[in-house]
Amino acid sequence: MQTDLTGAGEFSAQIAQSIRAAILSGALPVDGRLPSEGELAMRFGVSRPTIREALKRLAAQNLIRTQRGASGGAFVARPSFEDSRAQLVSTATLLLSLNAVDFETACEARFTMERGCLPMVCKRRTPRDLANLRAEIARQGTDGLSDVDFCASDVAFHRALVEAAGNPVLSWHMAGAIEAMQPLMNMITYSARSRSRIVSLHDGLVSAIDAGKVKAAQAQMDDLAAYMQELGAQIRTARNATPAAI
Amino acid sequence: MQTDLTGAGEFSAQIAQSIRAAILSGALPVDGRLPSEGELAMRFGVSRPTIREALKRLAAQNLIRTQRGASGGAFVARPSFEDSRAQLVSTATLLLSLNAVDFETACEARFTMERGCLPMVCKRRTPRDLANLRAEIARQGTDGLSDVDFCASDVAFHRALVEAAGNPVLSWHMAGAIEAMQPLMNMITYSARSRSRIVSLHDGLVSAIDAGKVKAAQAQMDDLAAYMQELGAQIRTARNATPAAI
DNA sequence: TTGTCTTGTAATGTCTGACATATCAGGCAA
DNA sequence: TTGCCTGATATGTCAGACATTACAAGACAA
Repeated sequence: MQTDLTGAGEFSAQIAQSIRAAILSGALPVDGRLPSEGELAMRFGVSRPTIREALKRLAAQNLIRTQRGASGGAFVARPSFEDSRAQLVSTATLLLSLNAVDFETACEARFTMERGCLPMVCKRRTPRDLANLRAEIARQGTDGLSDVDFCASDVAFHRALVEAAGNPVLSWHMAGAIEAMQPLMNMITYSARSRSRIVSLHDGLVSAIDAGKVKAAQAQMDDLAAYMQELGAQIRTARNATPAAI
Repeated sequence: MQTDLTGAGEFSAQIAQSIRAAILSGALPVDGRLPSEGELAMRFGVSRPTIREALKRLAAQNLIRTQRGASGGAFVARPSFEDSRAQLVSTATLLLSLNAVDFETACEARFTMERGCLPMVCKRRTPRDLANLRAEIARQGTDGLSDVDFCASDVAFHRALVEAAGNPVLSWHMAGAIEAMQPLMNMITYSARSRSRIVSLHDGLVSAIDAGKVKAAQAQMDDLAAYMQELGAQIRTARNATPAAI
């Protein structure tokens, strides 16, 4: 966190990068306090608004948090799993929705990853995990559930599934893959027949997991993936029918 | 992108969130130009510095890019796979390095995901993919390679591996899992014996993939995962020996 | 008519100085 | 001792100004 700023570009970006490097290198410890804005302005030889713009950049990445008051200031933030996950989901969602990634590709990636979790899930699932999964399945069978609510429950089911692997880092990565697809999944219209089909596949999946049968679980997952692809194809045909609605 | 701002918190955060929502909802199309800072200041009823802080927050997330000049301004940016991937890696790296995630957990998550890619890799790998993989293996056998370079080549190898699945979204997610571990892997000291063991496992893995034998590839991957865990245990013992170096 | 130069203009980038507000620490009085 | 008050210090916000950049349109010369 020195005052070089030899690189090109805007000051605020350079300063943000400089502070960021200091944090990552460990020069600024977690929960450590950065110098006040005024002092940073002096050190870097710029004005306070410029420093503030740099700090806002870091705040947007959850690298620092700020506190007002006498003993306030900017502090290096330890990213919580929750915040970090939200950021991951946001990044992934943006990529999928603004970058013309087709449903097919995203769906394939997600189910490939999820399928890979099954051996661990079958080995480690606790009774509580199984109860969570069955609770979501029960909700999915509720009458009068809107498509959005059904989709949300589907996301909750799959999150509970990977949670059963008992590895928080794995859950973190998988949450990105699963939740980022929610906007795409929300475009699907879930008829009563497709819902019952999905619930049935979920049920078979949980049964296989309960019994610890990896291959059976993977087969159910493959069926589910294939069926979701089938439903996804409806989006594509619908979209092709109205090419204006890109 | 209206002028409500009824929520609590700082204006710049609220405004950033407001514009962000407008982008995600599609109200502001990709490559579309936002109003000028002055106009936004008027619309939101705040000053220009406040607007600028909000825009810097969005710029930090690669949501907008700015251009100076007469026809300049802030434009909605389509996040490229590259930028987006860098952001993912950054988030994941931060989580692993600042959140006291142990090597064991991160390693398990990464190899679980990578193992799940193997069926697709075995099905789709092109001759070019195999050549890329073998090129990295060759580099790993080079004499006089530093530990950091060896580790970098290992990362390149695994990235090439998931690339062979032919799914860019999958590659994106996997890159996050693989590259984020680089700092942790850099703490390992790779002896000549461990290098040759790793190279041998990589070689067996590529051979199995070349032959399209999924189970053999998975077995090699499992062996590799177990061996990396073994090497990782060295870190833990070394760290326990010097508990001050948290 | 064409090509180049100049000028104008609108936008971001930055600075200065000030005020508003929140929070803590310490002093002071009941 | 307890509670309130006040000052200090930090961030949050505002207002106005200047610097810098890049494009666009017009002027001028070949």
